[in-house]
Amino acid sequence: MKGPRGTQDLLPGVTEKWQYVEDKLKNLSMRYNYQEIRTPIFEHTELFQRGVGDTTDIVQKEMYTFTDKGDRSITLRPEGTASVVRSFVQHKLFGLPSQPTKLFYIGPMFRYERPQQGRMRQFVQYGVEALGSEDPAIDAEVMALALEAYKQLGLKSLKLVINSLGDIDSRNAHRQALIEHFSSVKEELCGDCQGRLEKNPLRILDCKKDRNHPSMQTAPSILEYLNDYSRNYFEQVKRYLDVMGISYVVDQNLVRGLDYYNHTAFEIMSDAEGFGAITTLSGGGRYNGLVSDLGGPETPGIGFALSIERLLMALEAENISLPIKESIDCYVIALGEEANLKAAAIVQQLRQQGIQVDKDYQNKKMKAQFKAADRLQAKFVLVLGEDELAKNEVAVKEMETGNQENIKLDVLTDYLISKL
RNA sequence: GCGGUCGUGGUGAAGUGGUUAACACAUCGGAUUGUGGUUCCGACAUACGUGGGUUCGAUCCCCACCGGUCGCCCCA
Repeated sequence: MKGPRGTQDLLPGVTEKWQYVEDKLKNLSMRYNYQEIRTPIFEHTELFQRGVGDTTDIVQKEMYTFTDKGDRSITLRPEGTASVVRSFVQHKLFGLPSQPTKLFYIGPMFRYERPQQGRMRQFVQYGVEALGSEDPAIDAEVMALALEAYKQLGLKSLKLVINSLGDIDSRNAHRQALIEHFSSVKEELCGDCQGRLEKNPLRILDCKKDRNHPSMQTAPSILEYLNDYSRNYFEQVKRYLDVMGISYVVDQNLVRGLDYYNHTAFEIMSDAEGFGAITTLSGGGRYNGLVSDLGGPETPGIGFALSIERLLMALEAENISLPIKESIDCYVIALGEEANLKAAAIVQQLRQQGIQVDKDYQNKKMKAQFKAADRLQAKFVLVLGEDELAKNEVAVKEMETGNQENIKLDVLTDYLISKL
């Protein structure tokens, strides 16, 4: 038996890394005052069709959709924002006194795709959403948080790429201009781009094959199509980033794959070697129309999401090891039946005092028990044989130094606590 | 969804159309009858992804499927 394609089991040895990273992310959220929200991992299919966009690849070909026993169309969530916004609307969080509403989430997402390293069918995203503010400062805050998520773990090869998609009208005007511009040379473009022309003309601009086609140089830029408000908003966002000491690159070709984005769009990429086709660590942007699209009041929003899998890949690419505790406080070695009984009692007592302790459960000989203790990197080994038993004490050996002394059982806990 | 490539014990990794499928690491035992990490010796292992086909005979050749991986599409 194997697990389904594109899924993975996280086993001891790596779950520790996940716990560490998740813990850091939760702490980071608190520092920026984002509170956790937990939404279901499945939703009505319609939510994603309306929220993410009916024409997007995610909705058209990547959703895990099924009909439940009540004949409802259900979809395993492919991303987090739609659910968070749905919940925001359903529970009328816009009515709470403290606005904007700043939320974070962490959990599995599902997309039916051809798996590759860094691209699972079930993967885990951490993301934040700030709803109810159209202040460029909060755009900058979200980007700052996104970068800090990586920096606090020691990552260095990071690049923040930003763009403005403008409002809906600017976007559509630009799109139309692109279609007209490239239509005249359609036959000269690669097959992919011919398909992109109607579907997503913006993507033509960063095609790897047609990069040197002369029409690229003269293609209309989104920035020319921004109206005054959009242009000014983008300028303000950049000013905030500057003031906060955050460096970035403007890429007019940056496109996001979900329909709900407008104005600010950004991605964080890794420069590290050996990252292959996957270079985007996280992405996000503003979605001012989404809340009202999903039945709420006109409410601006911005957010971003990162994948834990890719974050861990980036750590590996930069050779960063996380400070994970691998040792155990104490290991009890018992010799003989009587000693084993007593050992169980001692183990129980020490654990109740908060000391991390384990013992042998395979009837191993002393030498093998010592090896087990070594493997666990036990700081102290307690040896309990007939001699010790008779004297109501236990031999305590500090493994690093090899020093050993006999300790009376009634002061054992205090002794260990003072040493640990 | 498209194209390339790969799939041998717990792990890494040889190899062959034909009797017992190397080797290394790990594991276990012994040298050392109650004290670990080294060394030496020995032992163990549900191993040729699955299903068909070709063949007297397939781990090896062919096909399909499954899974990994790389690239494309797209994305986190």
